[in-house]
Amino acid sequence: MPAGPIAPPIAPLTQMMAEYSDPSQCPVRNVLDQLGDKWSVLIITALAHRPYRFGELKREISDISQRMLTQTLRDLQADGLIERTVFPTTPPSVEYKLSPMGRSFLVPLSAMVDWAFEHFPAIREARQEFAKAA
Amino acid sequence: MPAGPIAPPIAPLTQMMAEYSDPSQCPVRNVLDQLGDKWSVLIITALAHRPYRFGELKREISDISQRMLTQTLRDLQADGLIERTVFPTTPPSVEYKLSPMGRSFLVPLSAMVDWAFEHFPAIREARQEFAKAA
DNA sequence: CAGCATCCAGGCTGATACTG
DNA sequence: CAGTATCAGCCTGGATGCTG
Repeated sequence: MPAGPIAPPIAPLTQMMAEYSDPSQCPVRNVLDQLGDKWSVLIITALAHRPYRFGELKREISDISQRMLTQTLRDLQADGLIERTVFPTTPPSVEYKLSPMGRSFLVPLSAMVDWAFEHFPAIREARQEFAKAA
Repeated sequence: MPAGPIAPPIAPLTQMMAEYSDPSQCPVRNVLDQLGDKWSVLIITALAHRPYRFGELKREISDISQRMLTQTLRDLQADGLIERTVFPTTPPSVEYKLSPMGRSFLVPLSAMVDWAFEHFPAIREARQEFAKAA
C-alpha cells in the first residue's frame, strides 16, 4: 500500500471515521457543524482583530440578522470559543472576545482559508468545465 | 496594536472579510459551504484511503442515503476535488477517487481534524458549564 | 450496480415587533 | 444598547419507487 504524498493526515482522518457513528460524539462533526453554519467563521474572523460590542459586530457583518448574531454568539460562547462580558452601564454594553481556545482555533482556520484562496480559481474553472460538460 | 500570539493567520482572514460581501465570490464561503454539509468530509476522508466504487461508499458510510451520496459526489466532482471514472462493464461500475487538488485539501482538513480532537474535551466541558449556568 | 424523479417533513433563517 | 418572541418561507435532506 503506497503511502502517497500525504500519509500523515490520514491517521486522524481514520480516527474520525471510526468515531463518526454517533454524530453528537464525533469531534469533527461538532466542529464542522459550527464552522459550516453561515456566520460563525465571519464572527470569529472579526473577533480575531479585537473585541467587539454587539452593535459593532452587527454593523461589521452588515447582512447578518440580529437573531442570527445573537444565536451564533451564544453558540460560540457555549462552546467556549468566545467570552462575553457585560458592563452594567446605562445603556448596557456587552463585549465579545475570543477565548484562548478561540484564538487557537485561528490556526487551523487560517490553514483552511489559505487553501481556499489558493485553490479557488481552480475550483471555479472546474465548475465551469463541469457545467459545460453537462 | 499588539500582535498577540497568532499574528500570521489574521492576514488571510482579513482578506476573506474584505471579499465576503458577495458570498458566491468568497472563496472561504465556497469551501466551507461544501465542508459544512453533512457528508463531504466523510466522503473525502474515505477516499483519502483509496478509490471507492459507489456501492462501496454507500456501505462504508452506512447511514448516508443514496440521494445524498449521489448529490455530494457530484458536487465534489464539480469542484474538481474528486474524479469519477466509469467502467462500461455489465453491470456498470463507477470509481471515485481524490484528484490532486482533493488530496491537497487533506492538509488543511487534517489540521481542522487535529484541532477538533485536541479541543473537543474542552468544548464538551464548556457546553456543560454553559448549560449549568443557564 | 449506479443513479434519477418524486414526494414530503423538519430545521434553518430572516423579518418584524416588542422588552429591560 | 442588547437582546427576546413570534411567525412564515425556503431549502436541506430522507424515503420510496423506477430506469439503463
